[in-house]
Formats: sequence, structure tokens, C-alpha cells
Amino acid sequence: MLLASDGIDGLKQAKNPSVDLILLDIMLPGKDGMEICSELRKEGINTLVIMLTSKSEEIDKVLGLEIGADDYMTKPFSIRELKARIKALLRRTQDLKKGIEESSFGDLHFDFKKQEALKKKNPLKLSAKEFQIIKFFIEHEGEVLGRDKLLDEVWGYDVFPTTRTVDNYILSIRKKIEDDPSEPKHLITVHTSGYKFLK
Amino acid sequence: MLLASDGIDGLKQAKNPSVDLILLDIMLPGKDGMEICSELRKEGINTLVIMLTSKSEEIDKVLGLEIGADDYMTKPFSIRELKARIKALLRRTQDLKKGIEESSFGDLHFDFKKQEALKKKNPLKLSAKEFQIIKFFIEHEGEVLGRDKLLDEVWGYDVFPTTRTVDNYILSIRKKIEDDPSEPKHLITVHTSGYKFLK
DNA sequence: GTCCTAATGACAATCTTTTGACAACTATCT
DNA sequence: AGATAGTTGTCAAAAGATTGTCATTAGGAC
Repeated sequence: MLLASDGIDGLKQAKNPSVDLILLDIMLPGKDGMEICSELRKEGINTLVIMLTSKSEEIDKVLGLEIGADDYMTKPFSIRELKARIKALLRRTQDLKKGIEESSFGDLHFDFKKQEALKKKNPLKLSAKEFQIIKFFIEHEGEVLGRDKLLDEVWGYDVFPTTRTVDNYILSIRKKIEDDPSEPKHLITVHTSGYKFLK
Repeated sequence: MLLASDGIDGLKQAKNPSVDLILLDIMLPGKDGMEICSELRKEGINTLVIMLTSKSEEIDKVLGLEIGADDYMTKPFSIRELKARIKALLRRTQDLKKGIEESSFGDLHFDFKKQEALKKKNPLKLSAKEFQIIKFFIEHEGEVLGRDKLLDEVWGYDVFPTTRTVDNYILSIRKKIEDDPSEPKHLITVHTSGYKFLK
């Protein structure tokens, strides 16, 4: 979660490609929300934007939408409504950036859409979280991924298991996918830093 | 670690630029947490803020976020969660200034994202700290770096090894990257001052 | 309830970091 | 140049952390 209290700063932050969604108040010091939104769109940045406005004049809303906002809300609004709108918007686009759907290497095959995994043509039993973890590793092949980073990215921002939980998942995945789990070829330990995945 | 039991005092301390993160209780004598937070932001102080609130009314949370808090927690909360949130916030901002990812010179190649090093195409075994040290030297090519500075920058401000520890790391890195470790070409001793790195 | 997954904690095994001793070196002063 | 004090190179062992592993508990789904 990033925060900017004025338009200039916000515009800078909004260009960060890891941003999923921008909540934009129409009234901002510096540059106002509409300007920001249209600037973003001009630069080809398609991050979702929800406009917030306290005036409920429709003209604002329309302008907001024409300018390229994806949704708008008038203040005061309930958090429940905000959450629901965010969820809906994210779901709509999540499909677009859902990452890889399949991957094969060695005698392994993963189908993340079907949540199926095969080793030497035999099905593997993996939990949902194990699939997510493997997927994240495959999408970052070769990179060293720290435990904290994994917790953030796979578990999410609002649950906080210990880092040992990560180790235990790694262990359990190794048992399933490695020929010799005590001598892993795919999920490699990088001491004091985390783990990395190799095909 | 600084502590303030009322808002006025807290506001004063929060402006100290060496503060990394502020834990702010919404209910405070003097000035309440929200006022403090928005005052800080108005003054352009972007230190991370986590708001603590005992009322779980949603409006508080949102107001906290609109006002410029980076995260919030409702009491009671676990220490582990608090730690995890702090860590996550700090790391996320850290990620933005992560420095170089790769470097090659002579017959050497370093990939810091993958934590891989090659000499004449052969892999080198380096510890995480060795990678950090080399990275810091490469990022400050030609500069003389004192032992204290290295300890500060690479080790951090909360551990205190002796300066001999630095020498030993230099030695160990030289053994791995130099053709003739007793006649180093990359990690040069600058007597009484420290070391410098040359490509 | 039973079954499954997620998460934790304890212990041992492993690897890293740090220290300290001593030799070799450098700079300075006489 | 020689002596002295302070630095650095080198090695090996001690201290400290991290990870592998397993057993157990907690929490949901069926």
C-alpha cells in the first residue's frame, strides 16, 4: 500500500508497475485527481483507477469516467462498498495477469489451471498453497526468493505465519517433486537468503 | 527506539529524520493519532506510519489511511503480526532502492538477483554476506571504503562485529575472485583507510 | 465427528560469522 | 638505516544462526 497526499507525488507512485489499483481523490493539492488520471492514461498506464469525490455532481463522475477511471464513488461511502468495488474490479482484471498456466521440466508437469501435477505421468497430490508456491517459484526461475518475500507474495499482506512455515512447505514440496528430496535439484536452498528454483 | 506518551511530544520526535517507522495510537492525550499523522504528511514527512486502534469501527481505519497512514492494526494484536507488518513495510520500501542487479569485469560475472558468481565461467561459492559486500564495493567503484563504513552499510546499525571481521571477509573474497590473492587487482588495501574496489 | 491442510515448535545437522593469535607489513621518528 | 607502534594478511577454531526434519497442534471442510 502506497500513499501520496498530493498529486505530484501520487503520479510518481502510480507509475510503479507493481501497483494493482489506484484510489484517487478528485480533490488533491498539487494536481487534481482528474489530471492525474488522464496523464496516466496518456502514458499508457492501465492500472485500475477508482475515483473518489465528495461533490456528488454527476459532471464529475462523467468526466472521471471519460478521462479513463474504471469506477467512481461519492463520499461518504461505506467500507463494505469500497471493498466490494475493489474486489469486483480486481477480479475482472486478475484474469488478464494470472501468470503461467502450465509448465513442464524433467519428468514433471504442472497445470495450474486444472491444479494438476504429474511426475513420470503419475499424479501428485499437492495442496492449493503448494501449487501457488510452485507457481511463484517457476515464474521467478533462478531468482533467490526470501522467506519474507514469499510470505508476502504467496500468503498475502494480512496473514503472518512464521518463516518456518515456508521451510516446511519447501520440505513438503521437495518430497513430492524431487527424485532425492535430501539432494534437491529444483528447489535449492540459498543459506541465509531463501530458496531458488531451477528447472 | 523513541517513545512518547502524548501527541505533542510524539509529533516533535516524529520529525527526527532518522526515524524509520512510527507506531501511532489513535487515542492519545494531547493530540490524537490522526491529527499527528496528517500534520506529518502536510509537512512532507513520509516516514512509514502504522496506526493502532482499539475501536474496530471501519471508519477509523479508513480515515487513518486517507490521512496518510501506511497500515493499521486493531488492538489486540500479536507481537508477531506487528513485527511482520513492520518488516513487510520496511522491505517494500527497501525494494525500491535495491541497486545493481548484475556486473561483469575481467573473467568475473556477478548476478545479485540470482546470487550467482562466475569466474572463467566456473561457479564461485559465495555466502550471502560476501555477495552483499561485493555489491557494495562495485556500487562504489574506486572509492576508499573504511571498515566502519562497511560495517554500517553492509552489516547494519544493530550489529557490532570488530573491524577485523571486515578484513577476514576481504581475505576470503580475494581468495575466490582474485587470480593471485596475495597480489589483489580488484580489492585493494588502502593502508590505514580501508579498501577500494577496481574493475 | 473424521479428514485434510496449515502452522508451529523442538531438536539435530549444517553452514556462516566472528574472533583471536601470530606473522608480515607500513609508516614514522630518531 | 634501525627501531617502534600500529595495521593488515593469514589461518583455524569457537560461537552463533540457519535449515532439515519430524511430530504435534489448531482450524476448517465435509
